[in-house]
Amino acid sequence: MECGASRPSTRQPSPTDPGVESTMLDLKFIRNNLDTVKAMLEARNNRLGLERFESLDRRRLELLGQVETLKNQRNTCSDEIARMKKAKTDASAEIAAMRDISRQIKELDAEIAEVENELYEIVYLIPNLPHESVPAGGDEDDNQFVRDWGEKPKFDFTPATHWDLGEKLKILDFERGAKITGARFTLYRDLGAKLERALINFMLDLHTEEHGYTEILPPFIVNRTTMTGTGQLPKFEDDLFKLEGLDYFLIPTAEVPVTNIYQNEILASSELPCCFTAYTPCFRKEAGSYGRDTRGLIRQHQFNKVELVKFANPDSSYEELEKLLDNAETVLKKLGLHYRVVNLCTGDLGFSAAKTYDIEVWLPGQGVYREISSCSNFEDFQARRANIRYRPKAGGKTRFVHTLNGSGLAVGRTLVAILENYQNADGSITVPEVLRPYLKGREKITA
RNA sequence: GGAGAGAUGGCCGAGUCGGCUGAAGGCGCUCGCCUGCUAAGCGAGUAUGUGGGGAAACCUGCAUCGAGGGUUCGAAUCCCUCUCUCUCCGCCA
Repeated sequence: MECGASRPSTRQPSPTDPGVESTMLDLKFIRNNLDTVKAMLEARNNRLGLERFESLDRRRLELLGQVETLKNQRNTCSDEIARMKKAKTDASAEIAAMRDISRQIKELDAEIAEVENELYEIVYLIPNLPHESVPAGGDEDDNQFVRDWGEKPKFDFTPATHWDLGEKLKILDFERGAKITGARFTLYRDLGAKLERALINFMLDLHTEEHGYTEILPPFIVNRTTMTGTGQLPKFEDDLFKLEGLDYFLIPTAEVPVTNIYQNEILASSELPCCFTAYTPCFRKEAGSYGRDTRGLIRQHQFNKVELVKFANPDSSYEELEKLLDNAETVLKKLGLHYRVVNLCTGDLGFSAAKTYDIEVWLPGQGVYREISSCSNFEDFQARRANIRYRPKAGGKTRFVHTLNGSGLAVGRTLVAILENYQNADGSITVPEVLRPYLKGREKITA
């Protein structure tokens, strides 16, 4: 399924610039819907106040009006001077008057730049507006159950955790991972490494061959503009690994480089929806999660993920979200893993998302459902920041695309689910059938 | 790392000694005409953002020729810095 877009222009935004100045975030919308935005912030438990926004916004419009009048004078007068010069008339009086106008313009422009900088600092911290189908709620307890699939497996013994299984089978080595780097880093060994690799290939093959996605292998390090485009920056810099001495970051998810593929581009409407899948490692500081999920593979600073990303027509983006969710669920179905789907409530919704479904897989060793995929529609939130547009019809006005993405799936957590769900009484693991071709036909992992 | 060349609208590509160039020309696209269909041909239209007027068609202010700064009454055009792309040399998986 070709998702070839118009050739990217050679023009590149500088990594040091905010990158979005050209396309303003929707000041007008915020201005005209202040109450809605305020209510939304409250529903999201976001304490950002908008008083400063209001005064800055007013000030900006005021200054803009002044400076545009002056610039209009400058332009007309400049033409006049040109004409006079051509006619060999003396223009020194006009030139002298222009000198003063130019000085005023310069001062006003500087003040506007100051106001805009502060204004955008605020605007970039405003999260997306939740879709109407998102349930109201304070935290994850208010998430809405959507459906489940399969059943919890029955064991005639007490199922072990994946960290016990993995260590006994010598396929996961937590101690040496910690020795090499530190906490939350794990060494995979032998069939552990092979199983992880098999899962990556299985998922990529499924999405490219059966679901119509185009495979991408993106850079794992991105610049600030890219991180800002998808919404990780400026608010969540503390969660990211930043490269020393450079304004580059390790990606926390493939969503970041893949969504930014079309940063500052205009797509043809015939190219939509445009679907990409990418395997990447993901790097997260997990700041603020001290003491949580310290055992096992669940919460790592580095983990593997196969991501699904879509660029969609705004009119059909919610249908695309359902399809994307179904594509992610298919991975679990084929692996025979019981899961449930929840619709995140307003309080649990991520910063950039308008709507998110989480898929939670059953982990019998721990007796809990754990998030293994998160599928979101960002509507035009990221598209505005990254300036990704499309042309509805040739010649028509450009519009922002809708961007979507979801894990398809988190690979480490999938491996966890396989260990815990496919364990046998003797501590061995039965390999799910769909993975056997990827493991040279092997049916069992034994010590 | 060293040397050089370049960056203009959806794409390609002109912009002379700074002044009706927001930008020639071509391609593509849209609409209309023509043809039995297709192709070709003819005519018209076709950058983006933001503000104002209008029911709308449309009219109109400002900004934008990689980014930022400077010179100037006036900058796509001159100067500086940065980013990216390309070529050559070196190094390297």
